Formats: sequence, structure tokens, C-alpha cells
Amino acid sequence: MENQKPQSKMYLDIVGELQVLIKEEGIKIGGKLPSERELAERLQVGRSTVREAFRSLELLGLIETRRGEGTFLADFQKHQFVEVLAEFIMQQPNSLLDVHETRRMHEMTAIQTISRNNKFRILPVWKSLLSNIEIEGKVLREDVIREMIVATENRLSLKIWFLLKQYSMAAFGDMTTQVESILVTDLLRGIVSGDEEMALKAYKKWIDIVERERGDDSNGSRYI
Amino acid sequence: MENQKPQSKMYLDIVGELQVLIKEEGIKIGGKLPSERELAERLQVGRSTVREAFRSLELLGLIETRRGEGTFLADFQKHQFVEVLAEFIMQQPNSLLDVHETRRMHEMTAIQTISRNNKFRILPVWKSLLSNIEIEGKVLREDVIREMIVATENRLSLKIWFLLKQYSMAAFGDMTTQVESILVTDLLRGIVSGDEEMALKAYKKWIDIVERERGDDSNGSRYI
DNA sequence: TAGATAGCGGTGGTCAGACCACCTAGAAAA
DNA sequence: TTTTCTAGGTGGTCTGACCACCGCTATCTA
Repeated sequence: MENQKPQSKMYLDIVGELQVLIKEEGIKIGGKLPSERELAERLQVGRSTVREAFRSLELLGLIETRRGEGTFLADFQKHQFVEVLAEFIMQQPNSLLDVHETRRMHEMTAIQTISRNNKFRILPVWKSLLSNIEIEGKVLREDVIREMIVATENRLSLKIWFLLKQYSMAAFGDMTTQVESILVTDLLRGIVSGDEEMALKAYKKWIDIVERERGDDSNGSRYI
Repeated sequence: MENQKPQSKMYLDIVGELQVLIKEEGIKIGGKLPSERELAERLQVGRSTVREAFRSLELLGLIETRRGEGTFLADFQKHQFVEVLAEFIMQQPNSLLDVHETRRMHEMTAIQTISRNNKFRILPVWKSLLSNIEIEGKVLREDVIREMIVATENRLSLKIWFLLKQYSMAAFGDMTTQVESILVTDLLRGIVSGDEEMALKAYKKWIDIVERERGDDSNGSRYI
């Protein structure tokens, strides 16, 4: 018996091997992964090691395990881990500010990108949002921003933004404030007309209001 | 023996109990947590269950385990979770372009941030870089950019940028090209003088050259 | 025959105990 | 005093054993 490799962090290797496996076998979201026992044998490790790898991925929201059924590739949206992260991180005021600012960075860049490029400006979604506002009188902050980042077609940025959003939501509670339609209207109008300055100005005011409503003390952003 | 509670997700309870324990015992960053064996006994669970809880927290970057020493409360600033997420996320096609653009986003934001704020403009590091260029005649792209993002004091942004950099390096080979000192000098001068436009213009030219040298086909950036 | 059900195999959840590899501090030797 | 060695503690891994749960199928019942 020549077992147990000395290199630390075997379960991290498993995580890596899992990524390969998922790719090779073409497992899609919601698809089933091999069972723990099978995986252990296939990778020549103990079942407990496989489980440790699974546990970490589970808290990250990347997989989902159901007793009696199996382990599945999770829908990205779930992410229970954010709460845990937030709980732990609350004591570290600085990192929270980083999250905020990085998120704003992605949001502002999206606004700039869209209002500078005709291809994005003429998208029907903006007018659709505008008419929605006229009808309902208000709109969710996240909805508008999300649409903007989606429009830029940068999925990585979208993922990061989504993460950061959840993260700060978990830390501050629900943030999907409904704002005066005037600002959103300005923002959207700025976008469709290519008036970057107008859009950004509306965005900044918007942010100001949101932070004030929350009594945010992490002001003095470096980006705005 | 009345063992093994049926309620699923025992390890999540452990995570919760750990948070309480950390708070009650006043464990600070870098502080030592109880050993796995002690914790198992104290919470009346098996050691493997404790370990599963630890593994998930570890991948989140909340704790750090060192063999032979123990388990410690980690520096949250490390944001280890970003790596794993990135790995999983970037398996998608088209992601390479996304990586590029997201990275440029972080770089440009840093440049803007610095040149708009006196506090950052007057940092001695810029003059130090400038004189270095005069002496050696050239400079590494990454070095300059890194210094800029470091200067903005957003460690999360730095972390993300570093990741993206590594990723594109792995995809394209070594990218640390040495560029004409003129452009870098312009960029740095723009920064210290608060001339955002000048700095950005130099940056964009710089990017152009790098992409051209590499024969980059992922042009048409949405951000520049 | 059609429907209810009891059982079986597979899966995750947990535990206990056993090694191994590693680190550290204190004891023993120089 | 300085160096070396050793014992105990810690995380890392494996094994094998249960349990609780799920889904399916073959069986039993009305």
C-alpha cells in the first residue's frame, strides 16, 4: 500500500480535476456529477477527500448536493456563500469599501461603454425601461444596472458585478431601493442620446441617494 | 449511542457555531482556532464533519490551515474565492475577450482615479518610476500598471486584476513587454500633473502597441 | 387490471479509528 | 551555552461502517 501523498491540499487538486471532468464530460448546469464513491475510486483518493472538495464547492454555490440523489452542477445564482462571507467580513471595514468601489467601477464602465457606442445605445431595452418607468413610476436599481452590464456583453464583468452585488446586499440587507424616476430617466436618456456626461451625472446622484438612505459611512469613494 | 442527526447540512451548523465561537473567544485575524479534534469533541460531532466545515471556509479564504500547526483566522483581504470562481467561470468561450476588457477596465479606472485625486497624484512612486525609465530606458508594462492599482488602495481590484493578468498570460504567453519609454513617460506625467486625458491617451496607445505586437485578434474593445 | 406498497440499491451524511507528514517546544546531549 | 533529538500535538488522508433518504421496480392487494 503506497497511499497518501504528502503534498498538502489534495482536495484542491480534486477541485481542479473536477473542473476538467466537468468540461470533458460536458456536464451542464443542473447536470449530475459522478457519485462520491465513484469519484473517489476514479481519482484514486479516499471518499472523505472527495467530500472535502465538494463541501468547499458547495459553499461557493458551484455545486448542489441532494441526499439520496447525488451531486449536481449548480445554478450560479444561488450562492449561499455570500451570507457566510459577509458575516465573517463585517469585522473588516476596509474590504467592504473595496467591494463597494469595485462594484461601482463596473457599473460606471458599463454606462460609459454603452453611451459611447451606437451599437449599444440603440438597443430597444432602454426605451422599454423608460416606458416601464412612465407606467409604474419607479424601478429597481439593480434591474437597470444589470441590463446595462448585460448589454455590454462582458459576461465576466457581469459575473463579478453580480457577486459583489450579492455580497454587499448580504452585508447591508436588501439594497434594491426604488429611486425617483427622474434620475433613472436622466440616466437612460443620457445613454440613448449618447450623452455620457448626463448619464454619469445621474448615476452619481443616484448612488448618493442610495448611500444616504442607508446611512452609509463608507463614503469618500475614490472613483466618484 | 444516539448519534447522527438527520437534519441535513450539519457542517453548515458548524460554520455558524464557529462564527459564535470566534466572536465569544475574541479570536482576531491571524489568531488560532481550536484544533479539529478539540472542536469535534466540544461540538459533539465527528472530526470529519468539522473538517468539511473548515474546508469550505478555507476555500472562501476565511481561515487558513497549516499542517502541524493548526487552523487560523485568515486575513480576509486575500479574497481567495476569486480564483476558484474565475477558474469555473472562464471555461466558457468568448471569455478571453471578456478577460481582456475587464482587465483594461480596472487599469483605466485606476489611471482615472489617480489622476483625479491629488492624494494619489503626489505619491513619490511615480517620480521614482520616471527616473527609473530615464536610467534604464525601458520598463515593464505590468510593473507600472500594478503600481497604479496598488496606489488606489483597492485590494479587491488589485486581486481581480492580478488574476486576469495571470489568466491572459497563461493564454497568450508572457506579456510583460517592454515598451518605448515615451509612452510610459507620457502616462506618468499625465498622472502627476493631473492631466487625465493625456494619461489615458498614452495608455490607449500603449495598449494598441501591445496588442499589435502580439498579433491580437481580439480587437475592437468596447471600452477604448 | 390498476393502484398501492414494500423492498432494494444507490447516494449523500456522519462517525470512529487508524496512520502519515509536519511543526514546535522542551529535554537531552555536546 | 549551543546544538541535537525526541515526544506530543496538529492537519491530511484512508478505510469501513452505519444511517437517512431517494427513486425505481417487483410485488401484493383491491
